[in-house]
Amino acid sequence: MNIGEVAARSGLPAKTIRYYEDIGLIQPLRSENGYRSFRETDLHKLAFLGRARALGFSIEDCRHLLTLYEDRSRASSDVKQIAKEHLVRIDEKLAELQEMRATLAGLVSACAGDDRPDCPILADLAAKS
Amino acid sequence: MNIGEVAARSGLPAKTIRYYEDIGLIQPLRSENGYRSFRETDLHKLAFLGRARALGFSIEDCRHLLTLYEDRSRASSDVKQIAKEHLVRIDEKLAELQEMRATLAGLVSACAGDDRPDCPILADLAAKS
DNA sequence: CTTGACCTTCCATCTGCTGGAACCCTTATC
DNA sequence: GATAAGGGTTCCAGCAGATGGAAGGTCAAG
Repeated sequence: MNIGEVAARSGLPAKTIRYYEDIGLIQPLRSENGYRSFRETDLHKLAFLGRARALGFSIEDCRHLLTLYEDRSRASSDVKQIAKEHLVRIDEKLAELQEMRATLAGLVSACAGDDRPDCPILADLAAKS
Repeated sequence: MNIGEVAARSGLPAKTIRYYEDIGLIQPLRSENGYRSFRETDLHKLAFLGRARALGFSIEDCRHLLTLYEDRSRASSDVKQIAKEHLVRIDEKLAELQEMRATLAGLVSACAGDDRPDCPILADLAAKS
């Protein structure tokens, strides 16, 4: 399989796939002509990576998860640990965003949004007590 | 005022303040010895930037907001427009994170997390139908 | 006069790609 | 046999938004 087909089947851009090879997440073979030659297992790994990334796992988490994925004797607790830590990070990020949202929504609704210069949004940014 | 004092009073790291000068957000004066010499207005701007960044505004948004802040004849609608667009981006990010969270929480709770290899998390990543 | 706390610049690094240039390979068509 | 389209390759630069560190200048205290 050439990179174009793998890109289509995995849903990842070819650029991203080359990048994943660069950083050692996958090791496709090479054809005589120098083209990358992907096996089904490479495709599976890429699909795995795509889904893990869509869940927000970092590249390093993905590397670790892939290792565990390939290790038939791994303990599920190892995987669960990574996932739980990631969940904590997501929750922190959510809390942060929710607070931003609340503050910003308050300011937006307090602002007349007309052609006068008075603006509670700027006032707040300028001098939060 | 030297950078150390400004850093302490604005809550921004000195590195960040230098960076903000680099990208043209502030223009502190210079003392004879080459040290940056900050006026009160520079400090105000930095505090403004710190709060805008804490609300998640991009640097370019901040640049724009600072311009409006300094323009005594701006229309509040201009400010409100930027804030509303940012609110939309926050909401999109929130929705994305909430979906990640839901999926991940489901997988985590489905995983025994013991020393056996069976793991619904890896199974899901490997072969989402 | 030296020590230590400041300050300076510049360059590298981080995350996770993405864009583009310049070039090679393959196949089909004229 | 030339050529053009549509693959593929490498390498280098750049995005946001800082942050870390090296190498060195400045200043006040002891």
